[in-house]
Formats: sequence, C-alpha cells, structure tokens
Amino acid sequence: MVRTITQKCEKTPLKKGPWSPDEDHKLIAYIQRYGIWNWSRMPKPAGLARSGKSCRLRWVNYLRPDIKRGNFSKEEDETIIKLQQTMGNRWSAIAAKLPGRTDNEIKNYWHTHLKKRLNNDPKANSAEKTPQLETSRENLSSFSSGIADHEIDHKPQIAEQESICEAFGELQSLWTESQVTTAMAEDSEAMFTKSTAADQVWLQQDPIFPCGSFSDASISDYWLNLSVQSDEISGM
DNA sequence: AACAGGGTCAACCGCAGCTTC
DNA sequence: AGAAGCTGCGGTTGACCCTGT
Repeated sequence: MVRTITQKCEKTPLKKGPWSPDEDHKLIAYIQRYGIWNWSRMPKPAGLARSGKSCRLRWVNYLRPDIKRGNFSKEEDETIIKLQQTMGNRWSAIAAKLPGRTDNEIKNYWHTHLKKRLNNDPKANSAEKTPQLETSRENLSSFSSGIADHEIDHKPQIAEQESICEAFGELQSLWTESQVTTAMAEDSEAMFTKSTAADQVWLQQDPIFPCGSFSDASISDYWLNLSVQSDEISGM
C-alpha cells in the first residue's frame, strides 16, 4: 500500500547547477536505450546524482533532439507576441504552437527581447490593447530586421552543441564496449525486477520518448546536423 | 587593463493538478 | 477519502558574458 519512496530515502546529495557533458552523455544514453519511463526513478540507474526534475528539465529544454536552436525568426516573434496577447503567460501553450521551441526558451526570449521592444515602442503598446495587431507586427518586423544576426553571440550555443555532439558521437562505442553502459543496464534491469506492480504497468506502456524513435529520419538529421556543424567548427 | 553595470539564459524553486494506492 | 508520488508549469535566481567607461 505504501509506495516506495525513492528520492526521500536517498542519502546521496543531489547535484545542482550546470550539467557537465558527461552527465549529458549519461542522460542521452539512458533515454536512448530505455526511453522515458519515470523521471523520478531514472537518475539512479542512469548514473546521475540529479533529481528527476532536473533530468526532465535538461532533457526537455536542451537535449531533446527535436529542439530548434538559434535565433527566433520574425514569424516566430510575431507568433509569440500574438499568442502572449491572447493567452497571457501560458508559455507551455505558446510553445506548443512553435514546434522545436521550449516554454523556457520562449519565456526567456519574451522577458529579454520582446517585452522590452513592446515597452519601448508606444505604437506597439497601443496595438497591444486593441485587436489590431498589425501595427505591432510591423513594428516588430522593423525591430527584428534591425538586429543583425552577427550581433548575437552564437559562441556559447555552438560550443555547447559541439560538446553534446562529441558526447553523442562517443555513444556509439559506449553502447558496445562501455562497462558504464553495462552497469547502467544491470542497474535498470535490477530496478525493473524490483519494481512494484504499478511500475510493471508503466513498463508495459510505450515510453514517453520511445527508444526506437531515435532512428527516425528527423532525429538522425538532427544529430547529422550537429555533426556537420561540429566538423565546420573544427575546420575553422 | 581593470572594473562596473547590464543582458542573457540555463537551471532551480514552489506550487497546482493529476494519478495511484 | 485521503495521503503520497509524479509531472508540468510559471516565476525567479545566479553565473557568465559583453560592453562601456
């Protein structure tokens, strides 16, 4: 009747702060192999001293293969403005309308870019109060076009992507020869065998992000693009 | 060259809602 | 029915970077 309390019983202090490439490795590797079955229970078998919440956030906001990184387009700007006016700060709902963008990313982008642009432009403000969105759209377009791409620093993102790319490249050998992987697999299997009846139901279901979907063409493209990008960087 | 201030964004926190037992 | 666990959401924080002086 009483559920097994996993995290509360853990004596190991959970790590916080920025994720290392090694941690990214482990999370990607684990999800690739087992899919997403239970965030709060996967950190341990994945070899991570992180909370399930932290793992979920890292995956959803950064490691997920379908995330579109880079600058927001004018169209995306306009969509965010429009949706924010109609839906308010429901970032997840807004993110659902922008494939490849995360709620966190949109929220940050709103607070750091769009909000200021609107506040600095009375025309945009007046448009915000009326259904006539065209004025603000035009203003936004002019704002957007006024920002040269080269003015935005891509280095951190590229460096991070390069790191993740390296991480993922190494996964190939990881699966075949790594003892870490074996240990992870054993841990997971041990965990599965110890799991409760409820867990068994969980395991019979498709994972939220099934392992097999990594072989999808779009996902392959993602990693291929990262690889190409990495090659370009190293060739510079 | 060194410092201060501002901007950006990844990550954390607290809460609400849902599910399970 | 209610306690406990899990997930997802929005607000906030803090570290890092850039720019101006």
